[in-house]
Amino acid sequence: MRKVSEAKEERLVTQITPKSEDFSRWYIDLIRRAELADYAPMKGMMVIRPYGYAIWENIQKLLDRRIKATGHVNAYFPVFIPESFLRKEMEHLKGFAPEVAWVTHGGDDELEERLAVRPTSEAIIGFMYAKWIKSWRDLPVLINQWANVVRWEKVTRPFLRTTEFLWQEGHTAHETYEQAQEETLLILNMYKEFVENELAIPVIHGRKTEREKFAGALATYAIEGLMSDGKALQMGTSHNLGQHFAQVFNIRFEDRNQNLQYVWQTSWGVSTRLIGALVMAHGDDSGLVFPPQVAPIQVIIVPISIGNWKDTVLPVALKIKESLDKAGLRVFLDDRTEYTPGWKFAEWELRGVPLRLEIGPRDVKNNQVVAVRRETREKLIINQDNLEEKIKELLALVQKTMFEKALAFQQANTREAENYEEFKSIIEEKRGFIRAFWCGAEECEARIKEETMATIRVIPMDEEGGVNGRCVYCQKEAHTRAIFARSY
RNA sequence: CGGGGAGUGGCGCAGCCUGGUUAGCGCGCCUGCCUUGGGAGCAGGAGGUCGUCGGUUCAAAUCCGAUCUCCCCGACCA
Repeated sequence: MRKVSEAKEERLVTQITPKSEDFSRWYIDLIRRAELADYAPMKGMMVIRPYGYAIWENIQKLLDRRIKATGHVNAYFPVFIPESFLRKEMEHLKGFAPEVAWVTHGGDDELEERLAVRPTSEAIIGFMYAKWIKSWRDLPVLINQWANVVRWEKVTRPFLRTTEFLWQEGHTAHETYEQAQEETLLILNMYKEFVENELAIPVIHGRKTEREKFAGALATYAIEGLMSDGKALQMGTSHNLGQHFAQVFNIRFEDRNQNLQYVWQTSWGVSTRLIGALVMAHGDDSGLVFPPQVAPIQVIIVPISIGNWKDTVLPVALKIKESLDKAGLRVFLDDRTEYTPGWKFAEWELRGVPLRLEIGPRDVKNNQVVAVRRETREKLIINQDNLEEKIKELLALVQKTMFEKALAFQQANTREAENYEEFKSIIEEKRGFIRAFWCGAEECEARIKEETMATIRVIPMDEEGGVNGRCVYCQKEAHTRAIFARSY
């Protein structure tokens, strides 16, 4: 493998708004131009197009494997939830009421009772668990569902916040608080590992404050990623629900000592928002950059069409495609005659394909291919012998490099704030994560949000208690350090 | 949900203020020739009830009202 060219800095794609010029516009342009999604004719709703949906399928495949490996099984619950079920749990309902879509009619007949289109499934699942769980021998119940949910949001953006979205929601029931807590953290760590290793996005994991936690939960934990505009994005949550829903839905079991007890529950989820995170964390002015593990197409082969290329170059390109296919890689051979090679280079860069192989007459003659890495634009010449293994290694390297790049960005944009002046100037001028002491008072948290638009994203796992300092806002004694940021 | 901006062939825009033949331009698309190692060239061609509904007028893309959708900035959230 020989490097023939350094990373190119020039901007080779001009059909999207530059990222530096207008991040929001860049994001929207890119999603539509790369055909990840398109607007549907109803407010806040979108169509996930095949190229975008392929990413979701890859996410599902990689995460589902992990969910099952930890003993969970998949099931499916109804999309409608009777209003009375939601009303049973006022704290929960209050949290979701403004964004619930209601079904009032079946055909022309008005329903006796309105049905909520699920904003999340705790209520219906709680009802069913009450029927299924009788004994400690029935526990734990470890169920996950892949589903769509609807939340009538006021402000929407493709993938980040849409009226309907796809997600997985895990709902478990346990004998003890400790087991529920262990499950909550197991999943939190699974999410972190998944997002970092497969999506190549470093995240900070930690606990949400009371203000920010899920309605009805004892505690909410989350992973937070930093997007390349310096804003934070919540990328997954894991809740310890305690016995709250168990009491409301009367989910009881006879324990090992023959006492009747309420179960301890958890719920957790990640959504199609992760696709938005991929765009915002890795994309550049030339377009998308997908990590190989979830890229719809991992390798794009562009034959260089010169002279009688169909007789000389194309058969070799086809042979290489087949061998990479056989090696289990997602490969596409772009043999379209109506586009020039240069056009194809730009197009597939915009679509974020992590690795491009160019094969021209010179390469055929020399038994080689030219490989170009999307994330560095580095150009390499690779001998065709044992190509599958070399490509696999290269893709692994791309994956690793993408994570390291994102991690370096996150670290460079995580700053300590000793006092409020510092805090404000960082938020105004640099954004990113701010690590600062917090006294624990909701008052301080609220004031900071009001004055700077920054919220506590999480209290990192290792920063809760056991540290000593002074609250960045009120200067009172603090034993907690929190991560603040402006967020999506 | 408040404040601001915008909807005109697939995409990006001009035209609107000051109503008046056939609504233009660039890119894309189609056909042909020629090309193809970083978004080629030439020639010909197709494609638009001007977001939608209503009003004013002899006449509406243009003026008025309503409505839908999108974008940006603020209050709520995977």
